[in-house]
Amino acid sequence: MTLDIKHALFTQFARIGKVLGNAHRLALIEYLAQGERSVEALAKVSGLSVANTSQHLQQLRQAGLVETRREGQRIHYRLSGEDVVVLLDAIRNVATRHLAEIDQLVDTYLNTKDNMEPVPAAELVQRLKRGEVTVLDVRPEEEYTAGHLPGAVNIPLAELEERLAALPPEREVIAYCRGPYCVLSFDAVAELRRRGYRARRLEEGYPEWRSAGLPVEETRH
Amino acid sequence: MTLDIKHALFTQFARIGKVLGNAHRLALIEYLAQGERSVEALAKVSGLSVANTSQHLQQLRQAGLVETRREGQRIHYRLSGEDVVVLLDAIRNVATRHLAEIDQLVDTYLNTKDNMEPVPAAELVQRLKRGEVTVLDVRPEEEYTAGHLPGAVNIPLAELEERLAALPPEREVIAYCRGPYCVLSFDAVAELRRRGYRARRLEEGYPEWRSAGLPVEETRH
DNA sequence: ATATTATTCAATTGAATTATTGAATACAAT
DNA sequence: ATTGTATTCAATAATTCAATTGAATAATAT
Repeated sequence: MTLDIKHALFTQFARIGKVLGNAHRLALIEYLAQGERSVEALAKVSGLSVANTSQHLQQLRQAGLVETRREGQRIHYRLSGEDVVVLLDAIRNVATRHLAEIDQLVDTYLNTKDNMEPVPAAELVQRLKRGEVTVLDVRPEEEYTAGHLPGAVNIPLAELEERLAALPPEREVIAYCRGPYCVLSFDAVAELRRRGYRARRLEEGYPEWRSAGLPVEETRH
Repeated sequence: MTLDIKHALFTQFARIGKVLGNAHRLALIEYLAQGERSVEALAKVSGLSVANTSQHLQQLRQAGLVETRREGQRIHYRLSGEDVVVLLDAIRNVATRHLAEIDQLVDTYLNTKDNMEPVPAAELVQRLKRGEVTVLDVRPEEEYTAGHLPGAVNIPLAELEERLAALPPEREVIAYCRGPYCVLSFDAVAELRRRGYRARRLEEGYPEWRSAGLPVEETRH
């Protein structure tokens, strides 16, 4: 009796879970967390066909995770709210806390690529004091504005290529994003190295930095 | 190149999502949030066969969401960490914020059952001042200890039947749990009414109460 | 009007998931 | 040893999901 309603409720919740149960859709959400994107752009970065991308996006929309806006002949998708990012982070947290495979993955990744070991927060604090490094925040602008590491430069990943000039080429760059397994900073480091920069990832993300009680800056306006 | 690793990472994250994409498993997690339970007990409350329950639980275990402990001939399952509850809440939040169906569901539920309208926080504050009502916290003891409404009695749902004596029968009972759609308080109210109590749900859950700046108590020891 | 571009729809295929059933373990009690 | 109880495993059928293909919209440009 009351079980019916309860089951119906959980069935609705499960719609959210179901739609999160696919690597491509999670990747799409991650890209969308950087800002609004067209279907074509999303297809390109995710490596999926346009039709397939469109169908995944529609599932996300039916689950209420994304919304659309038409502009001329293209349709722009965006996350439907901040809480979607929170949800993705919650999954990331549980996954990294409980799935040993993830540590392995990151390990093999680090060992494959030439020394891409992340910089621990403590080390960064020291080097910041000596003014040795450029700190790069690759998260979307809104998140940067809400709070960031002291002195960090904000260049969202998508704009990195064109705004490279903002980074002095001789200084090592330490990139960070949302957490230890947020892929944005991986990509940023890869890109910077291609361009000849010395670049490494910060081991922790902004949330960890902040909750460790380390100094942060907030932009007011 | 870097896409392989990224995809592998998201595939791991998707394992979590996939396992959350089923109403029965979400219900199992909800029950487990109340504390350790045997397979048989979980099968009973969820209305599934034992074999089916067992298989769902094993999926949850493979995804790292639950852990087991053997005691004699029965195996007790428990959530593998607090972060699993956080994750479930994140899903609930997104779902209720974006899926209109859920409000409808709850509406029809409320209209079906004789006036089960929830009590808004503001109303409870007034009635608490006049000492009219018993406030009942049906969450697990640990969550109650971490913080609860002022003067609330804690009886986890599973113990409600046996500890009914703790509730004065003539006073109306206002039950609450984690959020507006946490099913624990629905069940509690249903049970109390069966026993002849006047009982209603608090519209908000503890997190909403707290973040509204209303007074809370924390148990220290 | 016609062609072009971006996106969506519909149908198909093969793979994965769910619930059910009955058999198999693993421990406990007699 | 034998029996009973709790849980898991294995096989099956029904359902659902993912990717592909080609056609259909919908706005824009010629």
